[in-house]
Amino acid sequence: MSEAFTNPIRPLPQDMASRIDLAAQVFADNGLDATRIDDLAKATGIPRATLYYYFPGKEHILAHLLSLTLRQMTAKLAAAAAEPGTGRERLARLAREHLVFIGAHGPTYRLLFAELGRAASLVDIAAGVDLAIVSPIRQALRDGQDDGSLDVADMSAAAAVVYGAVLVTGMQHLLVGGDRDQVIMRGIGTPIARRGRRS
Amino acid sequence: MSEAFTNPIRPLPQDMASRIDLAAQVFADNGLDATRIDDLAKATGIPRATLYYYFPGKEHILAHLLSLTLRQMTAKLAAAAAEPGTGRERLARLAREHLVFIGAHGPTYRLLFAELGRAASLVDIAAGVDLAIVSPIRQALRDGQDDGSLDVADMSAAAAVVYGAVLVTGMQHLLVGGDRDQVIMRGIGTPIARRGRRS
DNA sequence: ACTACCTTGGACGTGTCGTCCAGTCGCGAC
DNA sequence: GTCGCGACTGGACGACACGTCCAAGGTAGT
Repeated sequence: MSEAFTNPIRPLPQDMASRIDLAAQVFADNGLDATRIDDLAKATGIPRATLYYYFPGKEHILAHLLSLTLRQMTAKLAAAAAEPGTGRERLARLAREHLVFIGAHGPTYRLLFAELGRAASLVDIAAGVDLAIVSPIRQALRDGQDDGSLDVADMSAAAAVVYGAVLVTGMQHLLVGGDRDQVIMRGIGTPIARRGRRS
Repeated sequence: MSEAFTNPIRPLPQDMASRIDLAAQVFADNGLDATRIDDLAKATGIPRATLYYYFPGKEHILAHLLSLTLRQMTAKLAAAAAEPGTGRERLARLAREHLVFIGAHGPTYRLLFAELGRAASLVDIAAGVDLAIVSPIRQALRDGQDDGSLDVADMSAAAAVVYGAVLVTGMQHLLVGGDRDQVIMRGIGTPIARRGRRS
């Protein structure tokens, strides 16, 4: 993520930094466009002129919030990936951590993807997503291949598959609830050639 | 999809119906918000006033286009699902058809998800996606369970996983290209308990 | 006290939206 | 042929949000 864009124009004072978080809810409720700067000003208690003093525009406020979330996610998943175990076990942990994170940051996470299309044009959030999510997955797959716990032909393709599986599962959780992440690791096998070991 | 929203206010004459398709490219290039009504008017050759005569606003034009695409996809996937074979084979066919469709309708498909967040608030595109994509998958899984070609514990969860896997794989294809849909059906097994049969 | 930066209210110009309406056109009815 | 009606369209309009600008008031360091 290029700092020039994901961060405010000027160093954000502490009291602003904490209050700007309140904007997340507004964005989450309304989406990027339906959110007016005045709404953000009202929600955060930071006057409009001050917001413009620190940010070039509302997309940048959103980008700032998203990059914060992304940074948290990167840390969480990196930690999950760092723990010992086979590649397969680490992959499972990653999936679970990821789902937990989605559950914990529901609105922001949804926003991350709902608005990714446009926000990404200002910020390379896509790169951040790759760094935070896909690359740990890829690494776990690679390790699993090496230590024999997984059998992966094409790392990138497999990583995309895993990512998609977790992402959509997480999104579904956000909407309906329920807990069923076992499917991801358990797979859809033939009844005979089952290979247990879930989550 | 509730017809009241996904369709224009009035029956759209033939010549309009064909020309409105040209709006897809504009939307695809700029996204929903960056697209101005005047751009659409210019691109389609339909005057602004006439666009408003038929549609309440630009979101509805987009929704109209998306629902067309969705309808095509429903047909394609339904056809794929209708062909004979085990549940497992049908599932593979669905995945492949889906990827083919993504490849064929790249820009529109990307739009479908980029703008789904907002468009969905006006139109129940989410329901359309479910009808077109998830529900055939679910059915194939169910059939596979019944005929013994698959082993699925939770249909809905598994369907979400399959959907996510295909979706993200397709999106990746849109961005980088390449052909690697085998992963989806082949799975990420242990080297020993392989169960062949790909795509 | 002076200087430099932070902070804010409020006015402003700009662009797009969606509405409105009056006028034109094509066509079937009489 | 001309009347009536709905389709269609150009152009003007008011509303609203954006982002800019500035001047006044604070605050802090020297």
